Amino acid sequence: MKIATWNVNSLKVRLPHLLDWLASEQPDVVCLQELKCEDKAFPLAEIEAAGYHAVFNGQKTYNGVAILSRIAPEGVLRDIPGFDDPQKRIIAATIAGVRVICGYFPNGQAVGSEKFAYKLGWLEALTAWLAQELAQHPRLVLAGDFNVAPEDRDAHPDWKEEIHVSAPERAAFQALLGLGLLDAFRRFDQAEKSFSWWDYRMMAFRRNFGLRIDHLLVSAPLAEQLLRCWIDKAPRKLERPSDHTPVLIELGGTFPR
DNA sequence: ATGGCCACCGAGGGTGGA
Repeated sequence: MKIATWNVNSLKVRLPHLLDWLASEQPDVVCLQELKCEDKAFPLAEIEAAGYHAVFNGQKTYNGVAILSRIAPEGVLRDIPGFDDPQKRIIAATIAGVRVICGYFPNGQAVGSEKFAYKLGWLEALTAWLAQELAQHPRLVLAGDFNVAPEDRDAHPDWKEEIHVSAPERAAFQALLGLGLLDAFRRFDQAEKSFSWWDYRMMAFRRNFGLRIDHLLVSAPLAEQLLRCWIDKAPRKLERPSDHTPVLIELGGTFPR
């Protein structure tokens, strides 16, 4: 079973890339972020024609998340329960017995800003809710654009901004791990300077001036089934790409349909 | 040295992203 996460930075613009990628990579589950489209504009017909179910939580201009799956999703939940927030950043669904939580974490803009405070508050609410989700669903994956580079090796050495690498953000990431989740990427040997996002400016992709901020965190029972975790840089090389590229895991074993 | 892109909305540039 292959599960992917990809911040597409506008589903409308990236739909051709997405459809090509689904056909070539054949993932079973795909978590998408930054749809930047309302639910009524979601390209459901095209996604279904590609062989996928889709559930989504969209918003005009900003944010928006979706889960695509070959097997029909169950137990769909939108937004963090009890957290009053107009921004559409969370969707969850159970697919073949795996609880999949797709998140587009706040950017935070700058350490100390109002948006930074929102980011930390959002992370706190997410963590509290996730503890409940884990209690109900031992087989769980939290996938998405975390907007946090958890360790120094997850940011290019020349990254000078504090945002995405600050101590409070990294502490919040550790709190998620503290729930019993594992960073799938670090369960395997990986190349140095492995990143999932590169700025559109400064020829950042060519220089590999990036950050690893897109993650799949898995619960312990799922970690035992992990076969691999990798970053697929191919979509980032296309014309008019998203600034993020997909990250995937493959789980071994059989899954109920 | 500085800032360099892209998508959005909407009809100008401003906002946001990371």
